[in-house]
Amino acid sequence: MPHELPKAYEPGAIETRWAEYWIKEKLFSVPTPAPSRSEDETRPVFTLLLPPPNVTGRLHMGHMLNQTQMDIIVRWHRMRGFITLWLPGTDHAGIATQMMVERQLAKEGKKRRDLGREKFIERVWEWKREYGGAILDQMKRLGASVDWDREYFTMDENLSRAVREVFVRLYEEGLIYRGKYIVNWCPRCETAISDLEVKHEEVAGKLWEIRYPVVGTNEFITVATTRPETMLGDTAVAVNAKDERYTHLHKKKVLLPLMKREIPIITDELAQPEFGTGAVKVTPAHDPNDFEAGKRHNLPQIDVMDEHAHMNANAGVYAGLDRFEARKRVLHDLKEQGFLVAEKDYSLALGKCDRCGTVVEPRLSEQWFVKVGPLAARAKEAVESGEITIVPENHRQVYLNWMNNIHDWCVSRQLWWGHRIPAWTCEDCKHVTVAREAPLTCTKCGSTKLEQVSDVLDTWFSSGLLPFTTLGWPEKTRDQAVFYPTTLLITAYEILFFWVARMIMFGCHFMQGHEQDAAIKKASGWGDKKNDSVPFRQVYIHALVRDAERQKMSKTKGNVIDPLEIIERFGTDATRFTLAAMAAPGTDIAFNESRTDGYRAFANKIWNAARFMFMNVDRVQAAGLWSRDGYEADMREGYVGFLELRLEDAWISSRFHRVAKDVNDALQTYRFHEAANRIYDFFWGDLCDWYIELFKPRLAFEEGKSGEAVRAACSNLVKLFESSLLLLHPFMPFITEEIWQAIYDGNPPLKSIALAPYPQGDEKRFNLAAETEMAILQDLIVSVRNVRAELKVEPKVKVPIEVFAHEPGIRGMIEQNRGAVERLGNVEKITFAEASLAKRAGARHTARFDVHVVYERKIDVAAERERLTKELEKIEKELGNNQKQLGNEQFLAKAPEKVVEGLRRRAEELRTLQAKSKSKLEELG
RNA sequence: GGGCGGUUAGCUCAGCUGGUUAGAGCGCCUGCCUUACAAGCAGGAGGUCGCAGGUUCGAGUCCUGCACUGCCCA
Repeated sequence: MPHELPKAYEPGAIETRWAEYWIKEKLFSVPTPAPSRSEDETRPVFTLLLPPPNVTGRLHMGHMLNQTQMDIIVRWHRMRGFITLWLPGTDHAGIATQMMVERQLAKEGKKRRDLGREKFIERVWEWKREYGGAILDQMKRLGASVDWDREYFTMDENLSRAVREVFVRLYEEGLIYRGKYIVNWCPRCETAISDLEVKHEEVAGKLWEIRYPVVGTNEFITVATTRPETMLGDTAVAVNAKDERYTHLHKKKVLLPLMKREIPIITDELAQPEFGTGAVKVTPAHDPNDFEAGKRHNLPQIDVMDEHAHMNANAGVYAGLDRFEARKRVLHDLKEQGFLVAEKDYSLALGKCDRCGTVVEPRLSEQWFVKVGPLAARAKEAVESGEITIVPENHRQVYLNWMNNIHDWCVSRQLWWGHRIPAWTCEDCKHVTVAREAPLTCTKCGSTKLEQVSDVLDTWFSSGLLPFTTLGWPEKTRDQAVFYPTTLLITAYEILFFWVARMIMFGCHFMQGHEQDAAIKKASGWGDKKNDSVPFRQVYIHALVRDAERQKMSKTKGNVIDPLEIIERFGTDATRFTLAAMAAPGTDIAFNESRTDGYRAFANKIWNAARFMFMNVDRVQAAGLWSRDGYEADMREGYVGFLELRLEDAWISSRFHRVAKDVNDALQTYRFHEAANRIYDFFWGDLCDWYIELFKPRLAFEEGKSGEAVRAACSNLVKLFESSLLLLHPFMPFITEEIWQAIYDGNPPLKSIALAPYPQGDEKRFNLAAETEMAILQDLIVSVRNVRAELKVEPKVKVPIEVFAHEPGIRGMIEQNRGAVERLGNVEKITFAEASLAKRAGARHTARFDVHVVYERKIDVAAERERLTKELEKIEKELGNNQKQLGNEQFLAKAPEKVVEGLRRRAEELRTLQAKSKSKLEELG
């Protein structure tokens, strides 16, 4: 059956078709593997957890980079015979999702409190059912080869049960406690948030100096503050005990202006003599440092704001004002009453809510905390000991620094959407009972008047558990024995602390004592690892995708690049390839459309090379000279049966193995850009530009003559092509699938190229001789083209050339490949000279050969002289350096033999070139 | 304030453990619709590797300082 391929590559239709096919055929679903009978039969396992996107999310470039890299690694492992599990899912994203639904309600003129908790949560589920799948559908467009049968959602019943189990266990172990502390409070979201969810922003602010009258004297003590409105809640003024300026005021009191409240002067480290005036106001209910100082001195905590950051009754006449309005009024009044001493420019780091940008208010409230010290110790150890490796390595230090300075984690959120804290308060005795299931009676007083705590848990609390909860924890499952620890985590730097660190803490804690199936562990290459409690063996941190101007993408700047729009225009394959080719570890990607355009051209190139192949194969097959019989069996083994009949065969074979080897090596260390570029250069530069061009004459056949040569040629071409598709497949899954299926006329030996074996690259098949000979041949052809261009020979005119090569082997090689030179150099006839041709006009020389293009046209003597002079200068400069080194005894003594030898050989070449260039320059006069 | 990174062709970036002639894509110039591909083919121009020292037989690569720049943490 002839293959009809459109002339230009059209990714759209092809890509959606194969994406659907892969899902429909469940190609990437992994059932739980049974224990294998023997070690030999044990297949290695590769497990990867997809960092769950927010259920509210839309696919952005960061996701796409992340998923492209994961898919490349996953497809590569699968093709290498690993049992490869890639687990997809979404995150319930507490605040974000709640905001979405609240916005929806606002349009109906309602608030969530109007509905009540239960109704509201129902609405969220409705919303989730309707819109929640969007990002996963977008993932499908990327071709992500995940196991859709194992898709999870963090609010699923089984995962929720695991969350409760974890909470209760931690509570029982004393690693979760409840208490009244200063937390980061977002007045807009009306919830506490963790330290990590606060983003600090340097802003130009003011430092105000306010004087407080000292009681019983006519002295004042001046304090400096950036937040004058909190003075309403001051309960002391602190000075440093060592600060002699204030020694005489120790134990005295001040009268708090505006509030007319007497508060003590205390001595505390909180006051640093060198900062401001050396005296500070102490507001235990509104600043974390003051809170600590307040505890040290038993100070009252006066909260002057409510949950919306409006002043409350404790703020006296300012009650009801917004905190910023209150600041203005307080300053105005202080000034009027003569208490405001100075106003200075000051730069301060303002904490804002990561989610909504509102200025965070330190707020005193009752919250639940995880005591992270003991968890962090083990998490630190796992990385320090190398049980978990982090790539690139510099992030390892960042991680360890963070672990060393970690604070307890506030995990309660005043939201409705999320995992509700499994704790119940007794209305009678106020005792709090923590339990897996709703208790009937208070464990302290036996009362039945129990009410569940209304707070929910931080979303990261549940996502931190995913590596084991998605594998059936707390049950001990076969899945865990096989797939835990997961092999790798690929993620963005931004969530190193939010998620990666917490997974390590939870994994090391809750999976203590876990052992992976020993045979699988060994087969997978982790035999030397001691700790199977870790959530993953390796972490690869990828870069940020920026816009073409290197700006961080943001909605406010309006420079967000929508990956799906790029995909529409260039195709998924080209977009994936762009991200892979630009992903050098540790370097951010400045996403540039022109690159994607270039890789679309690459896809088109592959497409047309395939058309070329099919056209000829069909033609040869129609003549009965070649068929696919006996071909398919070979293909299961990958690159076999390729016959090295001619120089170009030996050469391309060597190149293929070398590139395959390099690609495998590069992927092993996550050098995606290197892998992608190697394949690109091979496919375009070696295969298309040279192999196919050299190969074309071999497809000619005559009626009645033996078809053996053409049969072998066809076979070689198809094998080479298929092997190259296999090599490319993890990077460009769609186009490779399309062409691969076409090679088999839609009746392939496997359901998909994704299941075919990956070329490994065999060093024994490297052929240095063939590569060297081919390089000379290419050099010869390029030289001829070059001279032709310079002589302005009409493109269609064939001209004779003369060649001189003093080494008989090289002359023989050129003779054998004269057809190639004639075709690709547009040469009429080659004759061999017995002496150097370097002096001739219209000639080029190299160390290996001289070539003279026989064409009656005056050359541009001046231009030629300039070119040669420049060339000679370069040669002599290099030769000078070269000789200096070779004359240096230290160099000869210390440099490796290989380097010295290489330099000597180069010296010889340089001398030849120098002589030839010189003689030619003399000839030109 | 503490920590981490970047500075290589006009633009965007590679260059892994120091080793022979620093590469790619895009852009630019010249010529070609050569029956796979004009999303292409052929040829070409273009670099004091931020600056200043140092280590070394040898530095784009290692060290120190400086300049500019980005990010993270407090």
